[in-house]
Amino acid sequence: MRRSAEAAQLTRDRIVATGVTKTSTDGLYALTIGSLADALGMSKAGVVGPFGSRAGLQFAVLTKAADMFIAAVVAPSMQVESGLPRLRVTIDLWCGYLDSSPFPNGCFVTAASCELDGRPGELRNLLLATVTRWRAFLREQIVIAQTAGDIATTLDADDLVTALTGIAMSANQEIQLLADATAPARARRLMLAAITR
Amino acid sequence: MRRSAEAAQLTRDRIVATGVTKTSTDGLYALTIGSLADALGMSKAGVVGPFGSRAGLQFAVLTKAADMFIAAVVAPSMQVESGLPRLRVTIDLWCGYLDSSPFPNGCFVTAASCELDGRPGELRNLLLATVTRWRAFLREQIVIAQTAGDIATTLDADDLVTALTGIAMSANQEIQLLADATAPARARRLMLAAITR
DNA sequence: TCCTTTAGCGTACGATCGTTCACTATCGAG
DNA sequence: CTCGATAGTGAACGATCGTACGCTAAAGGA
Repeated sequence: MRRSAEAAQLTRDRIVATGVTKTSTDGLYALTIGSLADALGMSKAGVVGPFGSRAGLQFAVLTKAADMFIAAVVAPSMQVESGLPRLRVTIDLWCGYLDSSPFPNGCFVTAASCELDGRPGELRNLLLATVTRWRAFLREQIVIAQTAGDIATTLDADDLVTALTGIAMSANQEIQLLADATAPARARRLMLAAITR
Repeated sequence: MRRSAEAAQLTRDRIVATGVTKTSTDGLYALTIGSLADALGMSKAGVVGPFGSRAGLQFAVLTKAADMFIAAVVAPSMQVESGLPRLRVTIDLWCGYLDSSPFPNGCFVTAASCELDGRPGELRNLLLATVTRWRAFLREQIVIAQTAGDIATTLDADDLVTALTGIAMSANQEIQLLADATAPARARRLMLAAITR
């Protein structure tokens, strides 16, 4: 049973990975079982089986995308000390993620936020938790840096979180829609300027 | 012929208005002829007829939404002189639009940007033109204000455009996804701070 | 080696998708 | 009043949607 269970897990991962790629360009609600089955060379039943339903598949895809964001931007920053050093590393990783993300069509979380913000349900709840944790992480590093005297306490932490996430969102639009190659560097410069003011 | 043509125009407007509302929550690609027909109490053929096809309907909806954004945020600002005065009025209108927009689910343009940025076609072209004109308008007012000595020339105009649009996008997420009622006021304060630095 | 479990396939279901077409009813022009 | 134009209806089409069910084949435990 173990060997086959491992194989099933690999299949599951393959389905989710392809689903994340398709969702990145078309959105979570355009993720259809049939097109995913075609892309994978599998039957529809084989694709949806491990997840029970299309909703389960969407949930797995969003979970995976959130994990990928954390793995790309947050996790590596944990190797440097908290506060300003970690914040600076995070900004570098963040802008690198915006420039050439693991998703073909820009920031998955931002796209999901626009797609899901008006559609109550488990998908929205999962996204809300992800965004809330991400913003809390940023805020925490800012406050630690302020306590250490590395960021001016005249700046409001919530204001900085809004400014930083905003710069990222605007840069994402400049990269994905406006095809502005200078956007990632500008975003990095603006983010660093925002916290060193 | 005139009377009936007017009636046809009213029907067209009614279809587009309902389509804009539905699209605001579900997205352009979830705008379905059947559901729109149900919402309007019309037949599917009657809904899609005036637009030739679903693609034509989507185009009309996006056009209308862009017009509504311009009418809400840009047009009224034309009554004050260009440069800093017009920019300040625009910021007020912009934050008011984010707070209680004519769309039920937040900034239509931002949502469309995320939905369309990876899908080449006429819809994307229309959106790209809209966003480009909007950013050019902001930049123009900034440059005029700088020429008049009302905004420091040490600030880069493109940087300011990125910062302002970013604040708006972040505030949009805070309002729509995070249900943060303080977001509009913070956005206004941050925008004004950005240009008076 | 046999037996149970299960990963994944193939098929079928009803519903809905976008589009087309014949038709009706209404309205303005003559 | 009559007639041509047209806004909108209703039915039908092939395709695709998500889901369910029976099946096959392979794999692990006995």
